[in-house]
Amino acid sequence: MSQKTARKRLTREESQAQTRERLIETAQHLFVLHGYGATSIRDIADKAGYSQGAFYSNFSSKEDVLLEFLRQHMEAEATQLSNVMDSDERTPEQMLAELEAWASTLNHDADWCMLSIELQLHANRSQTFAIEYQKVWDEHRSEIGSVVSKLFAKLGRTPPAEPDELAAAFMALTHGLALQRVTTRPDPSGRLIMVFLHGLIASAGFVDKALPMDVKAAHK
Amino acid sequence: MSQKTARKRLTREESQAQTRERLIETAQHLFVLHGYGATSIRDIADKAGYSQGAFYSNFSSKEDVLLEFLRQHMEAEATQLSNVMDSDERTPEQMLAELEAWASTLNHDADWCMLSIELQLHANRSQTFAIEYQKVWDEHRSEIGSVVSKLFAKLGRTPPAEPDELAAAFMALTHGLALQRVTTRPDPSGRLIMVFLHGLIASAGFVDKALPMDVKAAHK
Amino acid sequence: MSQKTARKRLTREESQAQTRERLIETAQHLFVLHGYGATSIRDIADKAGYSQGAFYSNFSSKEDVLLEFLRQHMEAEATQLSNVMDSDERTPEQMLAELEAWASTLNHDADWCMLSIELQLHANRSQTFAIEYQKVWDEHRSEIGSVVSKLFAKLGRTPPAEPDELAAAFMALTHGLALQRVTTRPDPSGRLIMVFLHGLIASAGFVDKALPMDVKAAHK
Amino acid sequence: MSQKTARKRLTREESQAQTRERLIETAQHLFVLHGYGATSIRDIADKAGYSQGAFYSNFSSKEDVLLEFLRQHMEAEATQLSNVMDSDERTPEQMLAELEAWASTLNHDADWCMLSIELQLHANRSQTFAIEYQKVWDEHRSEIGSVVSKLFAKLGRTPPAEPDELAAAFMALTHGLALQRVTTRPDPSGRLIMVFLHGLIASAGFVDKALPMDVKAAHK
DNA sequence: CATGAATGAGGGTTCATTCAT
DNA sequence: TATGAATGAACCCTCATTCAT
Repeated sequence: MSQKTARKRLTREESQAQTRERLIETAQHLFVLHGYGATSIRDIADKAGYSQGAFYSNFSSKEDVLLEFLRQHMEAEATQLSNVMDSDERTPEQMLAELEAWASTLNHDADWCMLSIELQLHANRSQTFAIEYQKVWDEHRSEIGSVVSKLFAKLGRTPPAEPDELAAAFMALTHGLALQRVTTRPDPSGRLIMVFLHGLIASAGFVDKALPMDVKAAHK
Repeated sequence: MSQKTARKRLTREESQAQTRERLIETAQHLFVLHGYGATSIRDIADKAGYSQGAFYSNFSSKEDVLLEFLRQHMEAEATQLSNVMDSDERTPEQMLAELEAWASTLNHDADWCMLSIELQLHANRSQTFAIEYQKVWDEHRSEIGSVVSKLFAKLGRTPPAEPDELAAAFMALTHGLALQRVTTRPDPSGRLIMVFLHGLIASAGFVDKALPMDVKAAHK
Repeated sequence: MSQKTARKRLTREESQAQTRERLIETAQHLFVLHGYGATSIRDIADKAGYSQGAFYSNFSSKEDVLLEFLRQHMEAEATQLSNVMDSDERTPEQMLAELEAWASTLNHDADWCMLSIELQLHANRSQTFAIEYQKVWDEHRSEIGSVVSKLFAKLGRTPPAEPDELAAAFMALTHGLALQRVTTRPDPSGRLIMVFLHGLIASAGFVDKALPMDVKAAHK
Repeated sequence: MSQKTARKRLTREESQAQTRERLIETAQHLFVLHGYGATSIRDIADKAGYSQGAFYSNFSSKEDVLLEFLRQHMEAEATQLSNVMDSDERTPEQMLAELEAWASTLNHDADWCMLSIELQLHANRSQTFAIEYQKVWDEHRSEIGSVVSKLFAKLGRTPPAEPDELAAAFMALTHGLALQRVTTRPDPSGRLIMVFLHGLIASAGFVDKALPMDVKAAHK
């Protein structure tokens, strides 16, 4: 716990971190490719070039890698969304454009969505996993919710449902569309998401002057 | 188990059909309850009161029951939708009301949706299954598409995307929302689906009525 | 469950019984040779000439074979003891001679004792096993106890402790001595057991005329 | 963990001895608690607060700790028995009382007996261990044997078998009874051991006093 | 057609042990 | 000396599937 030689210690830690990272990456890749259930720890360890024991030196179970992946996933999305989040000084048009850009990103991220679906499925079956999962999910949901909230506030309109719910609905739509993906048809996900968003805006009532504040306040 | 009389042949066929049906029902039930992957053929056979051999006398593999189940699934949905389909003489308001009723049905059918998701996931992994699956799926998609199409026609508006795509999007939304269900929150699926539908209607056709200039501009 | 052809059915059942019996025998052998803990199901199945799955078709777990063995063990001992038990018309001298013969039997049965020790050890660690084990053990204990009781009654003496306790003590002695066995020394077990038995008799008080009945009655 | 001063060498040796001692203690504790087979080196190291590597710096294998433990076991028992051994000036009654006290001690030491049994079992399986074990065992056996010998000498009687054999038999009895211990019955070990000892005394030496004719005849 | 014992491959997991640090 | 990540073999067990009956 103290240093003998800082460099040596670090090398060890680094090597361990590398092993862990490689295992996570391989696990992600295989989970996406074959599904969580169909991926064995043997597969992960073999493909990553380690023994099964190495896996258990780094994770306590298969579920544990899934959780680790979930955490990284969360971080990545948070970063990704902060671009759209940090939009106080933008016009509604700019925000919509950015959202569209983000939506089109999803097109190239179907693998990711598939894994996200697996995560949700697994959460529905494993109590222990569900608890951890719910935390991450709720956080993500409210992040997107706040983007939605800001957008409607900018437009001076009332969202036709709770922003968090709308956020969840958009994620549901994204995941559901990813699931439908086939090679025989071009993926219309991004476009359809925007169509739905424009629909929501179109059906939203205009707020009176006092409301934008409230919305902001409610969102905190 | 009782008669070995002249009616033997008929009885035998009937009994076989019964065996098959019971196995499918049990399989459905267990797939929904524990998922496709977590359900073993032993489980199915045991719970249905037959031997594993009986299973293999009726189905060639686990995937085969899944396919059989898929076919029945399709039939059921077709019947269910024919109510909304047969709507030539109804007013748009009636159609919307019926769609709303149908959407709220989904609330109580999340198990079903979960299995549907499993089916889609499995189709993404198994080539042979994917082919069968795609047929069923496309048919279903175009059925709902035609409902959407009729609805917009009744309203004298132009759908903001291909009806089939919109149908697919609604199914994606439904499935995605089912996946998000947790016991800790009331399920807003039906309501959200209607919010999105009203949004689409609002953004369609008579622009001067519902769609503000700025949004329209952004909509390129 | 009914007969197609009695012979065929029987052949199947027989074959299954054979498999089961072979597995039990092999398990016994290996448990004795290497100990319960050190014997793997793989070992048992391999040595018996079956797959591991065959093992699990016949037993639900490793503990289950141990229990099955225990049951057979019990039956064998019961039969073995019934010779000494059925001794109402014998003289005390005859009973002692038979007990001595029985004790010398133990010499050739050290393997058996070793396994018995393993059983007891395992019962001390597995709650589920302990319950089954205790039943068998108590029965066996009281069987031997009744032999002890009869012997003292015949001799017109009062046992210096409860017959069941004395029985347990003799079994403890037998097991303990089996454990001490080494190839470098001849095994004195049978002889020592008789020495202790004679000691007990020597130290036992004479009963008055009324008592032999009581002892018999108490033993039921 | 604190000093890196001039006394380093000494401190180091001490610290190493401490490590070793703690590992042995922990191992003993866990062996008794869960058995030799069920205790892993990781468990020992973790519980003792060291790494697995530390274990291998002090012992060459799991069997090695067992041997080390055996040596300490031996020392402890030798000390314990020297009280009874050093009994030249005592009366036979005092010796018996002390033996009784010692026997009742065993009641509270069943864990210890269990481990002793494990040791014997392991010796039956491991050649290398058996050799070491036999040395310790024989020494212990003859120590107790000499106590027995002295006791009979004091009483002016002839032991009914070799003192060493009688000693071994008493240890066998003790171990066997420890094995039978269950929570549902009070443990009669100490009492039974004394019953047997009194029996031996009664059957020894002055035949005219204690041994009836018929029994004597049967005793060939 | 139905049975279910048996297969063989593979599942997740544990463990004594090694070795670079 | 002590560390603990990594190994590799073994563990118990489950499963889809086969096949003699």
